Amino acid sequence: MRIVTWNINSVRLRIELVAKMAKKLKPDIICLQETKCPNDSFPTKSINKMGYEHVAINGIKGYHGVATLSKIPFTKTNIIDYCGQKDGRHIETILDYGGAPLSLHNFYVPAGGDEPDRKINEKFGHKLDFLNEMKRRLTKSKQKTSVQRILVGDLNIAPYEHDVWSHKQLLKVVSHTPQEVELLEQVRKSHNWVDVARAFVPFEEKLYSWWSYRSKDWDASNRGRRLDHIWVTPALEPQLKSYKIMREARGWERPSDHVPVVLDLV
DNA sequence: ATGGTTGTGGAACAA
Repeated sequence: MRIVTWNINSVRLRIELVAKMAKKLKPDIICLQETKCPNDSFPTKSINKMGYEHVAINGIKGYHGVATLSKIPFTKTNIIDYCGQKDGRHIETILDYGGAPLSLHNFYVPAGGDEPDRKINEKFGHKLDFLNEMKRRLTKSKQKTSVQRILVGDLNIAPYEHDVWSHKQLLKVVSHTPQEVELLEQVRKSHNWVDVARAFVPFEEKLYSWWSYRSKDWDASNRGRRLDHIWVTPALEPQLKSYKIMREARGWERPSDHVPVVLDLV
């Protein structure tokens, strides 16, 4: 089974890029973030034509928004509002995998603004609150150990030294500050989640899934960050087959600033 | 330290 996560930065503007990726990678499930599309305007028909009959969406007008597209039917869909805000940052779908339920969480964590200090930047406070709520909720569901779980999405944090182009220069830049990194690690450890990227690629190796629009030549300067993640619970570790970041998609016409991240399970 | 770009929606805000 192949799962792709991708911050598409407007699903309507880039529906052709979704089709292009789907044609090349043929994933069974696609998790999108930043769809920037209200539910009643979601391009469900186009998605169906690509072979994804099952569509779960949590969108709002203008900003944020997540969607999970699947060839495999969902047995259940859950939407949780974090920080008491209906801002389209989470959707959980449950499906059958290997004769047992598989819970798939699709997240879009707040970016957190520019200043890494909640006293002067409430967006950063929101990001920290969101992560704390993730930790609380994911820990709460820990009892049901029989359920296989995958968590994907744009978590807007690059946790490790080689998840950014310059650890030293980004220590005070939101997405790589010690406070966020520590909190994300707490979230990950709360459920013994396995960071799939680092299960396949050594920690010393640079790994990015996002390159800013603001650089002259993203490819040459290569100042990226690994903001997009795939985590699995230990129950799924034996099923891990391969992991890949589709870097080429950053060079497509009118690209998203994020690229697809791919997991293959046996 | 600053400025650099893109999206939505038609100004200002989010990233």
